[in-house]
Amino acid sequence: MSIEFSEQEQIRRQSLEELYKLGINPYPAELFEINATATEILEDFPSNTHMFQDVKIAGRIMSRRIMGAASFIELQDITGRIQLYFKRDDICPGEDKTMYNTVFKHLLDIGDIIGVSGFVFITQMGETTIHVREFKLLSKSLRPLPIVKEKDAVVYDAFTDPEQRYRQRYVDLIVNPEVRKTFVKRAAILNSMRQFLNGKGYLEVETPVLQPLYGGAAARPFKTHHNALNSTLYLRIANELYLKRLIVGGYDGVFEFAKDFRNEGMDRFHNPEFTQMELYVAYKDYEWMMNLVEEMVENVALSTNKNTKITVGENTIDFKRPWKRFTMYEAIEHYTGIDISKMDEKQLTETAKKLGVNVDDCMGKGKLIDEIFGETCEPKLIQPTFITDYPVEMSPLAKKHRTKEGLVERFEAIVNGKELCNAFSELNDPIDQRNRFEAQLELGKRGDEESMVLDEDFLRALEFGMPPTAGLGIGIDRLAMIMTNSHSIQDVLFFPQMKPEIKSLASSVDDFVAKGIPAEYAQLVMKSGFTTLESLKTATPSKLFNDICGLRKKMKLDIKAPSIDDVTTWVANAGK
RNA sequence: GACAAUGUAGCUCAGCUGGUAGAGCAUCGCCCUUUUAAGGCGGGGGUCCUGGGUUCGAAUCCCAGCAUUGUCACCA
Repeated sequence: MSIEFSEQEQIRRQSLEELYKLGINPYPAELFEINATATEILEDFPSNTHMFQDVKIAGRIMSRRIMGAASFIELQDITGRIQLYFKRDDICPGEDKTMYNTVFKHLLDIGDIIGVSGFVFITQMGETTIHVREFKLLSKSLRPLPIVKEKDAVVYDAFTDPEQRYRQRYVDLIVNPEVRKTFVKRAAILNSMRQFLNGKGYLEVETPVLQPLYGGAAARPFKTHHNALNSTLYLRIANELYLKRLIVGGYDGVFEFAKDFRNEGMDRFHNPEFTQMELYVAYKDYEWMMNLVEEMVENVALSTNKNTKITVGENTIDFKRPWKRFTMYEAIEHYTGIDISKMDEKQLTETAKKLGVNVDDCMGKGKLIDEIFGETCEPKLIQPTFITDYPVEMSPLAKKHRTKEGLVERFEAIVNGKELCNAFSELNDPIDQRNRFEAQLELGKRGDEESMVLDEDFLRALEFGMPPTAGLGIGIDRLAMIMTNSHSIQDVLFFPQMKPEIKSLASSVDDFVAKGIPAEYAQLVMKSGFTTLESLKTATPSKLFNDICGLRKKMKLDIKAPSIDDVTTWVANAGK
């Protein structure tokens, strides 16, 4: 048995061998048909004890209580946990007690997946339990699970370390049932929105993730390369410009649940890849879109939580329509008492400084207003609130306001102090759009890494004529965070981005072998503390020899002890 | 990117002003036929994140690095 395994892993691998010797396949190929689930039984049996007298159920062993010839285990399936009762003489009616004494008691472990058949009864302790007649190993688990216990709703030894939870989400999902629920809810959010939009007759579409030009948002992209085309491609930061091309093409409503990628900082609200739902509807404007967002999100709350009121951290957020509406200037005036609507750039800079907002010289008027808003208003907007009418400088894809100079027809919904969605009356004037792109190019030349690039094909599409269109982008991860009361985006993504794990040990065994040390001894050398050739050079051969022999004995390895001369040679060769 | 905290057994964590590591659960052996965060007795298990330094001696003190978490900055 190799030494790279912990004691518990070694024991499980030995169990695996013994199972094979007994003629039991620990990974059988054939299906195991079930006819009940844990929750069904727990809910229905007590009121009708004639049911479930021939149940088949499958799941993972989560705990064991063995008392000689009788045992209880807890089995976990997708619906929950149910207790199983194993009695030796029922499992093994004949003389041969191997299936109970050896297989069940010694070769099965917590974490193994089994299928059982039996009948349901209630123990003296009052717990609904399956009395097992037969069991079958469906998959042997070779790693020990974290053991989480619970009594009276108090959880003991909870598996909470975020790093392990995110890196080994499968373990998190096994031992933390509420995590599974979070992702079920996330799926319900998507379903609810999809149903809502399909119900309105809009078309769900798919557009390229790999794009020769990135556009539709202000963000830095991931860059990649296509070999056959020998050209640079970018992972999309948004799909806006593609969906609008489809509106030009004649669809009157298109939407896409889109994975977008932004090469920027990470924190509890930002993951490099995230999901947005973008929707474009022809012949509509942003006023109309506000009503749709309200209706859709209220709908999501109702279908995922059966209530428009959602508890998020310390707040209770009510998604019941209608939501509060402020123009950006009104919001700033409301929270600071200052009317900035008539101010020029200089006055805005002074106001920003007075309000303690960070400013720098390259900020234009739009950026200043946005900063003031972000600093003084956004965190205070807990209940769903629409903020409308943004400065034109910040919104190169939005249509100029029908009456207000210098503004665009744009809104964001702010919930719990954070942006939830962003929408506008889409700019469909190709001449204006070209000018706005060119203004962005200027920003780019001045060093703004997030400025948009000019998309000539998109302009060509607009030149054919796009109907007046309302567009929306709504952050699915943020919505999921709110609906599931999650503190961090990592809690609503199965596999949040992490730095790669570093594993040095396994990769360097070969280096030792290359220097003439047999593989089985190379592991012992490393276990003795010499994990690199560099360090082995400095080893004292007699000490290393002793350590290796000691380890060999300790690990009960079935290999011959090396000679002191062998070890001396290894140390000498390590330096060559 | 800045600051702070954390990194010890499979898991959750102790480990004081430096003296080469402990607990509970898990695991292994024995006992136990309705138990329940089962119980009793006994055993094993550790590169104290990594690399340097100080010291007679480092899990502990210092420096550097890595990873995670939190706050801020950047960013939707």
